Amino acid sequence: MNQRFYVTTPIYYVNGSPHIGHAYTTVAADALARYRGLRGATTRLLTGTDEHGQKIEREAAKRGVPPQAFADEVSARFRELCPKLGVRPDDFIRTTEPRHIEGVQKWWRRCRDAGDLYKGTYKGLYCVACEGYKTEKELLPGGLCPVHERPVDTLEEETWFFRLSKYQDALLKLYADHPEFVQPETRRNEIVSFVRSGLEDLSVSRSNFTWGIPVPDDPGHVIYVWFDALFNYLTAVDGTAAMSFWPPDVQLVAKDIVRFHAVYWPAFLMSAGMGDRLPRTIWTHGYLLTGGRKTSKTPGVTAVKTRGTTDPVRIVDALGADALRYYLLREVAFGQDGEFSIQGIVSRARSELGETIGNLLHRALPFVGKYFDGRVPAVPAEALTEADTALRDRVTALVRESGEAWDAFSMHRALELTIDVARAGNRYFDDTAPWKLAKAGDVTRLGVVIAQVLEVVRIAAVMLSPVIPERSDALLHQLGLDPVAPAAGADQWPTAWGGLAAHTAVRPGAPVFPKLDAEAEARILASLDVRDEPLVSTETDKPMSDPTPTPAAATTPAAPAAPAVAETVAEIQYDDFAKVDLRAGRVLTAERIPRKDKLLKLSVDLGEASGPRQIIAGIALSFTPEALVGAQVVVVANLAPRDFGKGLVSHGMLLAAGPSDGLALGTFARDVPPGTRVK
RNA sequence: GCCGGUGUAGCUCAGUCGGUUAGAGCAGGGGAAUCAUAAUCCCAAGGUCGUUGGUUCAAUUCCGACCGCCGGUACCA
Repeated sequence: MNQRFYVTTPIYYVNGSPHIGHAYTTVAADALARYRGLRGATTRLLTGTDEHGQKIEREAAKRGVPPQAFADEVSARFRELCPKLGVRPDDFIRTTEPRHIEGVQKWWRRCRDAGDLYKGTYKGLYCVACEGYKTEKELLPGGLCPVHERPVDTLEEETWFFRLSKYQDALLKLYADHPEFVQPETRRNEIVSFVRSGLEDLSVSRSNFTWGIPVPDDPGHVIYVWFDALFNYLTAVDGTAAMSFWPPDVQLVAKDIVRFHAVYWPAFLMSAGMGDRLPRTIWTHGYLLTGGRKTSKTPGVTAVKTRGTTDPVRIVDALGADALRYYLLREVAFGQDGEFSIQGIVSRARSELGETIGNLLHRALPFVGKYFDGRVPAVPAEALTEADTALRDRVTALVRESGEAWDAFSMHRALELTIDVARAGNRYFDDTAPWKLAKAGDVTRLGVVIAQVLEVVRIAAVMLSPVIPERSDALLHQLGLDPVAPAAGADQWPTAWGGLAAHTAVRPGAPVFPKLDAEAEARILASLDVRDEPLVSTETDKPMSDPTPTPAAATTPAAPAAPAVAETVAEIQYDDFAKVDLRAGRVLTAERIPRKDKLLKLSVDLGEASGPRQIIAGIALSFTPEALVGAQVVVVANLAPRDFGKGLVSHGMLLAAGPSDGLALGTFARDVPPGTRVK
């Protein structure tokens, strides 16, 4: 096991609030650091904020504040999120700090001196309305900007280029020699195939805005974002004692920024003379998805279940950091996408932490008080029965496997095995039936059983400590033990049985994972925007749920989900429902409506002899017209026509769910002929 | 289009380097027990392992095709 462990999160772009995706990456990094610490490593966790770029410059201008002031404000929110989540970074770097600015310029010069930076002309297709470059593939047929549907200009700009093409072979060799460099494997495949397909040199400076690090010796240019941002991992430690941690053992990233980390970053480092000290692993995790369940195989659309807020601060305030941390790492396989829901947090905490682990402790403690004077009973080695040794063997094996899962970044698996430890304890408890031993007066045997169970709890608590540090210490406290205290060089992973010494005075107390009663749970869920929502019209602009994928810790957060509007819809009778004529339809044509950027004009086939209907739907923020043609939709067919002006009359309405910029269309699991009644 | 992945019980997934009864958790059902946060433990699901060809004594597990879904296909931070 490495004696030093350096883990990084991406630095977060300060153009929006922290959301659950940021929390996810940060928590994972913290848990990994704590795990390695428990195993005796000296650890270092780096996070921070990415603060340069045109977007920040503009956003600040919009608010009438200097970019630095704007960045200060948002950066502070990211910094505050850490303690809120129980995360303890060893350093928090900001790209606007002198140490970073000077560092980036130093590394820039290194690359320049290596001959890898040169001045050239960047040619691109520029949309004036977007104020940004487009790639050819993005463009609509006819070379139109996909956003504004207007022609783009070919623009040339003098910029510095990084000679990325030169590193193609070196990168391929890196991936071949060190398959662990990009993980999981599926990401490595993507990266390899991308690099294989050929690398072009990378434009790494800009001259059309100023909010960035000046290019050394060329004041007209600022260093472009990725060259600036990626080097944070190095500038944070370079020239300090912490440089002994270099290179990073693992750099966590979300899948949308793998390429920057797995291609550009090592190329930059190679160029800068750091090719022999590259990061060991770029680990990519997936997205947390929120929002409505996939409709069941039964045709028809019913209520959409909202999964609640995704604001980590609100969640922690309501449920505690440990419940959120546990859920994030337990629920989804690290590296894959997964569903995120508030109910999931509550349910995992209740059943696994409370009912399985917490309850195991609380069913054993009373015996200690009643029969052993509040002290852990002694267990003479010769008193062990087959059941006892079987328990020990089982738990010892689970501890080992769980450690292996941690080492492979499979935290979800590691936690599952941890719960299995407690399950084994519960089973042993039932099999040995200490309450019967007590009644029979077999105090000797009772002592053995209770001591074994308490030891199981102790082991589970230590195993959980990287993930739920606070609650883990609370468990240990009731066992009469001190909090987990990592020490360099000391492997404290509970591979050895017997850490709970005989005669230790236990400290029984309130449940460590108190159970919510139904009322409290309902109140908390409601406070976090969890509820069932009825059918929703696409003409309504009310945000209903948040079915948009939440980019987990991209350096650019998505706009925070608008809080769902609280509303209760009165119960109706079947007859009321039957008044609504829902029909399956198919979109034949779709087009934008000038000056109405939320509306699309659709013609929808409902199988009617009178031909397709015109429907005006407020879904343009979520769908391009092209994406809708051919789509199966659910239409409210007997809705009174509605006039949107200028002859735009809508004869019906589509069903969809979500905020106006992230709608999910109500549709069918398999094709249904147009006109089919939906009920 | 091209490249890659994926499709297993109601839900979320594991698994089979090809071989007697395909697994876990959750939800739902039955039972045991009563120490404990009405917690725990045990039992049951008769699931065409996406469809379809092929290889084989034998395929859900290998190969091909097809269908569905997801991702990648670079300068957006």
